[in-house]
Amino acid sequence: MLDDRKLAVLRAIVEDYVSTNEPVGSKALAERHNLKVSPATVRNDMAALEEDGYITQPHTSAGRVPTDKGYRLFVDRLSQIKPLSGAERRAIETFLAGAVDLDDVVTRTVRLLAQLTRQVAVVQYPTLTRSTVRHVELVPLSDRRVMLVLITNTGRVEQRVVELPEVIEDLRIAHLRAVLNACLDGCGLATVPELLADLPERLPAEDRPVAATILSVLLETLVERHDEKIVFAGAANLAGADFATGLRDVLEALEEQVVLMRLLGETSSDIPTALTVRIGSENPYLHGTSIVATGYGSGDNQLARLGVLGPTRMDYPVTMGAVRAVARYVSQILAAS
Amino acid sequence: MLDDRKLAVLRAIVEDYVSTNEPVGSKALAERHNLKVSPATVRNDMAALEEDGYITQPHTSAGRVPTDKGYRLFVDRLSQIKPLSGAERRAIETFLAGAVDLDDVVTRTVRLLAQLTRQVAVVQYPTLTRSTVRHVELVPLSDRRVMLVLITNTGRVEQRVVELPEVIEDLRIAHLRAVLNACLDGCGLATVPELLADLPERLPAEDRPVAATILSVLLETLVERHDEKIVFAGAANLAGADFATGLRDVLEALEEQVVLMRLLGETSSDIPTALTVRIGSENPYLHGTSIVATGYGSGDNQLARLGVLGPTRMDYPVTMGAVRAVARYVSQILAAS
DNA sequence: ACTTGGCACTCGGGAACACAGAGTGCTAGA
DNA sequence: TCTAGCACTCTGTGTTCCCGAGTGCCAAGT
Repeated sequence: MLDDRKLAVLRAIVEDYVSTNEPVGSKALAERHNLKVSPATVRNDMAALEEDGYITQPHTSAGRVPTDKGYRLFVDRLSQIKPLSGAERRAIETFLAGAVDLDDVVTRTVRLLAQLTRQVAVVQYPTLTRSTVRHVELVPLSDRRVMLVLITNTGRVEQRVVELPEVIEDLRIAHLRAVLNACLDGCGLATVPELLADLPERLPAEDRPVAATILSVLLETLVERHDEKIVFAGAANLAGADFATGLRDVLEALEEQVVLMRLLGETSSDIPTALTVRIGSENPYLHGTSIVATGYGSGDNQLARLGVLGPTRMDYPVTMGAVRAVARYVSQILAAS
Repeated sequence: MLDDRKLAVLRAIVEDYVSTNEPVGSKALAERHNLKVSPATVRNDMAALEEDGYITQPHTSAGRVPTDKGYRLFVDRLSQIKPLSGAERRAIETFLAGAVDLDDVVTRTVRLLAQLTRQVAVVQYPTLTRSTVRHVELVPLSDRRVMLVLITNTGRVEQRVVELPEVIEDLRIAHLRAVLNACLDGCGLATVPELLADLPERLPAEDRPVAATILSVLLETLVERHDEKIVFAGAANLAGADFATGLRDVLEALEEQVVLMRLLGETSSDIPTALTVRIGSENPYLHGTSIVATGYGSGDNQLARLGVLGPTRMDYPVTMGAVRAVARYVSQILAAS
């Protein structure tokens, strides 16, 4: 049904359309890519491709434009991910290596990705659930308040002020801290709730109310931050592009953490480091936009996702190359620290 | 030169133009605002106003549009800041009260302001320089690494991993921590450098290399974060508006911390809680946009600035009311915690 | 059975044009 | 000093026309 030449025609249409942003006609196509056949033949193939829903024409007597289905076939079978140039790779490496803390890593990553792809980049903060506890700290602030600080192996720090039910001297706080650390140090965050379940019983009765208060805040912190923070950059790159769904909707989605999270997608596939490409209407909310995303994190320890968002008419091979490369580098950086 | 009626005409022009986004003509103006005079008279006044540069016409035989100078006069002398409704105030209060930590306060504030004004809101994180040290914490991570955590009275937490020049046991770390806290607790951040100047000399010789390393990182943290973080929200509100300078430039400025900082402006005036309004070409970088900003923070303790950015054609009275109100509430919240 | 050249057809987009309407400036009179 | 009237100048819109790119189809060629 779809012989090699038809596929070549489809590929040529996608490439031309992406680079020119104009519907591509049979004549120009036969010339620019040396297909060795006449425009008429190309027309026949185009008719077949249109029949099958891979391309469409905006109106009669206009050239053809790929449909979502056409882009899908292109991405799946007709294109190869384009690796970055050496210069680009070195630039990434040095730029990311300069980061001083986790916040900085994420900020740099998202900017880098936006600049590299000239699209909007989106990066999810590393998820807590897969991290482990490196240290729990209790800092007395006044006689009825302590600050709870939770440090994870990814360098993330969570802090909360806890109002205590009773006045408590520093020594007892110190003791509680020691117990907590003995109990949790190095454990996965997901296991914290069960590890803490019987903790109050192992404490002297007088400490239990205070401990209960602190523990509840600690657990709350874990739960609340489960839905992780997401940041984006490169919104300026949207200025030129035209979206089916309107620029306003895209900008709104970008500021809505929940929507953005859905768009990035869960690590659905078995191989979380595989690139996910969602094209146009394949997207849950924002039809008319495409998303190229992947998980990042070191080896078996997947941390979170990152990717870019752009118009359906996007240079997929290049974008995929950039996303993959950045994900790898940031994984390295995080693993090293 | 500018009698009362001319001023009334200018006010009417600004109000009409802001609400309709169309050049306003003499006839419509004489009708809608009961000026008790004929269109012809209005025309004469308009001619005078145009002569003085307060208004302009896009082309012959079109209505008039305020110039930057016209808006300036309007803001300075012709308008009153419009207070928020009771419902809005209650909404603000409950929304801000729900914040759990400093990040949350800032995030909520910026979103709130964006929604209230239907413009882009910008909020600078509270500056460190004016805060005081609440606690310094040193957490051993491994035998040659400690995490330095700095907690300020505004609830801000800064952390850094420090690589030590030699292996050091926990006891000495604990001692150093005690010394640091004794030295710094409650002190203003600005005074930290001088307070620490002679600290190494007061320590046993063996501890000095380690102390020096830690101190240098601590000082670095203070300096680096002096230029504070800035966040924005409500970019979607830009979608409708048209900017003289192009949407792209505005979006780029929003993502550039430094530019944004300049736009918000330093607390230039003597009264930092006064509203600053910069109109169109009065802005340093982004001509064609207006900015309404103010300092926030409790009483004499100014923390940082917040404001909104929008097209020159903006409802200044309402915007100013919203900015002022939000600044007050967030100041309250921060003072309470 | 494909491929190719030819040909009629369709439709969008630009140029030329007319025209209604809004708004102005000016002048003369109240 | 204000007002009414009037001629003038624009923009924006709707109409028409036409060019050209691009198509679909058909018949002939390989």
